[in-house]
Amino acid sequence: MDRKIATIQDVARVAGVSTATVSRTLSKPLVVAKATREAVLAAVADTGYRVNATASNLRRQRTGTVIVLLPNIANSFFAQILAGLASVLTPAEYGMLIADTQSGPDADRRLAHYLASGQADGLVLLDGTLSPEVLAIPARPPIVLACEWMGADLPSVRVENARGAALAVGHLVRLGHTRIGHVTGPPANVLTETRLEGFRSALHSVGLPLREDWILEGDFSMESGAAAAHLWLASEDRPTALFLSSDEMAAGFMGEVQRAGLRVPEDISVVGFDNIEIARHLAPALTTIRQPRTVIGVRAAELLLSMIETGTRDGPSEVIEVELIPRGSSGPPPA
Amino acid sequence: MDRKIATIQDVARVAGVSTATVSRTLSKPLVVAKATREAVLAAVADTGYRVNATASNLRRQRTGTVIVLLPNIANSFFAQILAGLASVLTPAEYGMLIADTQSGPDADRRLAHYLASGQADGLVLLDGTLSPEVLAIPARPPIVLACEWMGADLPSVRVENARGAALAVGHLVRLGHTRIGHVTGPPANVLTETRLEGFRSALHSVGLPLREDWILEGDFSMESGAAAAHLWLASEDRPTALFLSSDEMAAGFMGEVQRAGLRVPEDISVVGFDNIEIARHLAPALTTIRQPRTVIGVRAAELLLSMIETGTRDGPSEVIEVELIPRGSSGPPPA
DNA sequence: ACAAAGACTGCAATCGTTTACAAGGAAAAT
DNA sequence: ATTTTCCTTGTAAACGATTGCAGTCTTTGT
Repeated sequence: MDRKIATIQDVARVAGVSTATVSRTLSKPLVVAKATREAVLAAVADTGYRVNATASNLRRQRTGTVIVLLPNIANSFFAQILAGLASVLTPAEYGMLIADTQSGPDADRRLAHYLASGQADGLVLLDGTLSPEVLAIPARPPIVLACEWMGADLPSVRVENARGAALAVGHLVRLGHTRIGHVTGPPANVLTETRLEGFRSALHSVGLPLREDWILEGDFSMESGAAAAHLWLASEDRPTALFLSSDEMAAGFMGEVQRAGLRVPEDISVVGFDNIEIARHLAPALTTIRQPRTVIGVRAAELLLSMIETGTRDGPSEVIEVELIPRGSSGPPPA
Repeated sequence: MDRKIATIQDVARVAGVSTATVSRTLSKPLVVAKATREAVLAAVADTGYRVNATASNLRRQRTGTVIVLLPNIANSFFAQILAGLASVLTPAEYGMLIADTQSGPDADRRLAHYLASGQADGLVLLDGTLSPEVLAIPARPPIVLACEWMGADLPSVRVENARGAALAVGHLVRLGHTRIGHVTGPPANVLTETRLEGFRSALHSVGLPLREDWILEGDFSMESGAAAAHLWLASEDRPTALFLSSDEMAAGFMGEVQRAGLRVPEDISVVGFDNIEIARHLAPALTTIRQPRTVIGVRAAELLLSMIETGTRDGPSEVIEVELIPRGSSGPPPA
């Protein structure tokens, strides 16, 4: 019996109805008579029938797939957004096609390719470094941004990045710091820009001078945080507090500083961004700006699904709040 | 022109050939005459044609999808295996359907469902806690395990877990430790078992006694590592070294111990398992057992693809080597 | 010069669903 | 009793690609 998978034909035969009726029973049960419906459902149970998604998609001119474009799955930050996306998309019977923009050679081309080929019903972009021009494709599917993106006005789910930076600065100022530095993300990145801008204007609004030599370039990685630590250790005229644009950098920074024999926060206060899981388990625990990553994914998925259903290419943009989480890595400046 | 996506019909018309020839040009270019081929390719370029994967899949009775069943995407460990899988599957034009066994209610049923419904050409299991019985389905697709699994003899990609535990113990013994404890993973887990067993037999083979009260139960999370630290701090008769079944637990443990004012490795040597990225950035850097997670994903994907292509349900199993990475968190026992 | 083999190409069926359209019958309205 | 309307179901045409089979046209062999 179970040799082959049952098709809708088999169900129709067993139930003694047409395939159309079977299909209708499954998609809009309300239009078919009660007796028929029950017979069909019994036949479905009997044969173990499951609708063939491929055939259904072909007929309905959809793909049942959304593409998620991200820089790097291995990064736990994106992994958690993914988890949020999956928790919405999977129950809705959508598959996620994950495309890693870093692994391939030419991210822009790949994106254009995906858009044009109709391989997906929708797209979620987690990478802010792609150029907006590729979106100028006539019949593109709905797109949701789950990050900042300069110059594009697509529906998006954003985080209050500038405000996060301001919270960090405010916290340090309240502790008494006046010499505050910043470690940025990678140059092209939009998060980098927004947080840096937030940092700048926060300093300005409390009347502190902006020391360009206290702004170090990183790339969000722990590695670059450690590198920043070396620069900091080697410099004469150091800041007493540092706001780093990611927790990973903050962790790398703290580790290196501590290995050099200095102490956090006694010698340097450290504030990160993200509230990654390990932040509270570090010694000292890391003061940081919390951004709810799973929520970002959930919201982006919901937004995209509604756009797919209504067939629109526009949608609302949503802003997700951030929050300061003060922990042990920040304290008063050294005397 | 670009209003609608071109179909194979459009290409055929433009090139002045039949759809059959277009299809053949794209799949087996060698059988079509050079002139024809060039004409077709020109028409393809002209129309911007891209094969409709859904239609192709329907006709070829495949899905172009492999399902990856894992406990938790947000866990960076799995995320990195995913990255490995993606790096092989994406170029091969397979999509990954990610199914989170924790998010849904009934993982076993979901797995059986997927297997029976022919929703996928193959399956990668990263979760060792599913029962083997569900696999007894007649026409199931090929499956590859990317973890240990008791009692099932499916093709798999495994890691030398027991040997990893032995390496950890050997390292600590060489440093002079005789009082060595262990923090396990979650009870049901196979990794837990294998590493614990490796730990036991390693202690035995160097003639050290096994103290059951020095074996603490964890669940791989940092949280549980921190909890283990509390137990350790509170106990009278402490081990001088600890092998923890995951780096995350080790990080949680170290953080808590340090916050309590004790020092690593002067007061307690710590060895983890995994070599997660942050391991080398902690202070002190974490001694651990490296297991190449991306490689696990890559190998599993390659194995699965070859099984799909050859249509077999059996394949070789592969074992991936582990390696001890000595760092600052382990040192000689206190005097 | 004719047959056989070979190289290409086209015809048309098929994959499993969905859905517009039409038809049948029963109930309601006239 | 006849016409409308409503409700339910079936017929059959897509959706877009792949591929076995057969046909056409060269080429090669004798």
